[in-house]
Amino acid sequence: MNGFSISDASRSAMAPDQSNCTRCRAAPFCIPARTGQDAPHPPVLSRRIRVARDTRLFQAGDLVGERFYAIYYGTIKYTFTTASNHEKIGAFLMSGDLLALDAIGFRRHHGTAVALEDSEVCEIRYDCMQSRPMLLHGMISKQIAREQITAHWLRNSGAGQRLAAFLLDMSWRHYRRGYSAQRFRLAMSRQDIANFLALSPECLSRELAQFRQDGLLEVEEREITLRDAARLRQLATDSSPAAVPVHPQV
Amino acid sequence: MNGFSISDASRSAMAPDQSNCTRCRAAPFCIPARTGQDAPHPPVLSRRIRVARDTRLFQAGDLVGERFYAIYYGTIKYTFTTASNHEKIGAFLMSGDLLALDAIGFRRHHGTAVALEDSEVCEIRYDCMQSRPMLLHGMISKQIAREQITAHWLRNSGAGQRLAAFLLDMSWRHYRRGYSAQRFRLAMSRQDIANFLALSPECLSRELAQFRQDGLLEVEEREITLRDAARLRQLATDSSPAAVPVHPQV
DNA sequence: CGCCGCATTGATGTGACTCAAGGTGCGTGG
DNA sequence: CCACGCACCTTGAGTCACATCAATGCGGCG
Repeated sequence: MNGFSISDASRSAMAPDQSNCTRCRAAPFCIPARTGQDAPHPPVLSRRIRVARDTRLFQAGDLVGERFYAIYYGTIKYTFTTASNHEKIGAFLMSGDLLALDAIGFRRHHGTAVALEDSEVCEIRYDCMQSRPMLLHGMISKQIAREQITAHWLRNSGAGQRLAAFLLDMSWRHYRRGYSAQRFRLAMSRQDIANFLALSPECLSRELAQFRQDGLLEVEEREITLRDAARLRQLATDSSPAAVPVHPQV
Repeated sequence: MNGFSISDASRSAMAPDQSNCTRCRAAPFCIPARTGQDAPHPPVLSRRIRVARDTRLFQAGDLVGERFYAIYYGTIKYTFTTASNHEKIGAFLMSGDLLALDAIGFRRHHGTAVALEDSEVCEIRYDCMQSRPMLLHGMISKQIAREQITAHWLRNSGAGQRLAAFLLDMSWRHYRRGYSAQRFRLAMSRQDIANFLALSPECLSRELAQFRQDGLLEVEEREITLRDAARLRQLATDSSPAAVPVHPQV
């Protein structure tokens, strides 16, 4: 379908230089590490896996094997293929985000995970988590809430609303990870954003131009600089039947 | 906002006539009961709660209290209130469906649960589930997958597509519970459906009329009779960037 | 260079929302 | 019993937003 096909990750495992997350430099923004910070033993990660840009970590139909993943660094795109053979993007995952929690109860994966840039993910053995049920349940429950919130604002009526919400979401997620909330680089293409927001790429481009023209932000390629986050938030919130990313938690 | 306000459930607890689900008549279609059917001990339910029509089981902000619910019978509407004070429907829950799993990791509920008809829910104490982690994790993971699938087809582009997908979903869920897949009664109003599908009530009405005119189904009030499910499925699947409820599981 | 993928911009059509006006069934009270 | 009010649903006409089609500019790469 595309000019070049996406290959599978080489799955080169790195030596797990730490058996827990206490010394992990990603811990401050990693959900498993954070959730477990009150617990005596942070979760055990079995290994870290390199996933080069445009390679798959797993794809729909792969056997699950009792493990899930936390993004160490990079960006992962989680996609589903529809009955009419179209790719639909379910989520963009950044460092600390959890991947494949939805597969725990199943033998095979539902979706495909592709790296948008060179990335690394921590593989977490599900059975290692059994001994810390509260930790796992907290993570998993937050994941459900997260899905709901996203699904929520993704149903915002207007194109501008959805885009504004998306940008605020990205801003927040960068901020949470210690980066600037004003200026950040999008790891994904316009097409991917359009796909995720259920817009045509043209419409996305126009809305972005509109925002720029209104002094809400500046755009250089994939580099975004927010100029008026307050008004952006109002845009996302306002109008009639709208929702906005709340981010009360995690 | 409405002519009359929704009151809280009286929370009249029924005597838990069974301490497990083996003798529950809802077990065949109940997720906890089904998921645990291979386990030696089905999950313990602490009590069953009557929720009269138009009363709340809980609302956003309520303290959670380490429990979640499985619908015993009836229909529950799970809603969120947006920043602009509009109600958005997150899900319609039927017998066997799980409610408030998303709240386990939090102190307070995010959404509000209202009964659309006289209903009963089984209250499940979270700590009772700790001893059967596989069971709980299976349920909870399936819940995530469910959210994803729903969010998926809810982003279908066309009004007709979303409506078709919704009707097929309802049909399937009735079928799974031992009722007719062809003929079923919708527990929710047109407004609620429109809200859930992110459509105007007028548009919903028109699409429904169109379907009827095309011989896809018959409509009498809230009674739906599917006449051509195959074509309905094609409608939901076809077109460009569309998804359709798959229902491979549970 | 010339190709290709990506992003933007313009012109045009259409699908869904909005506003507004009838029905229809139901409960209430005369 | 009927009149009435009140949700709820439907139908119609007009408008706007987004998709579609098409053309152009830009950058990387063979």
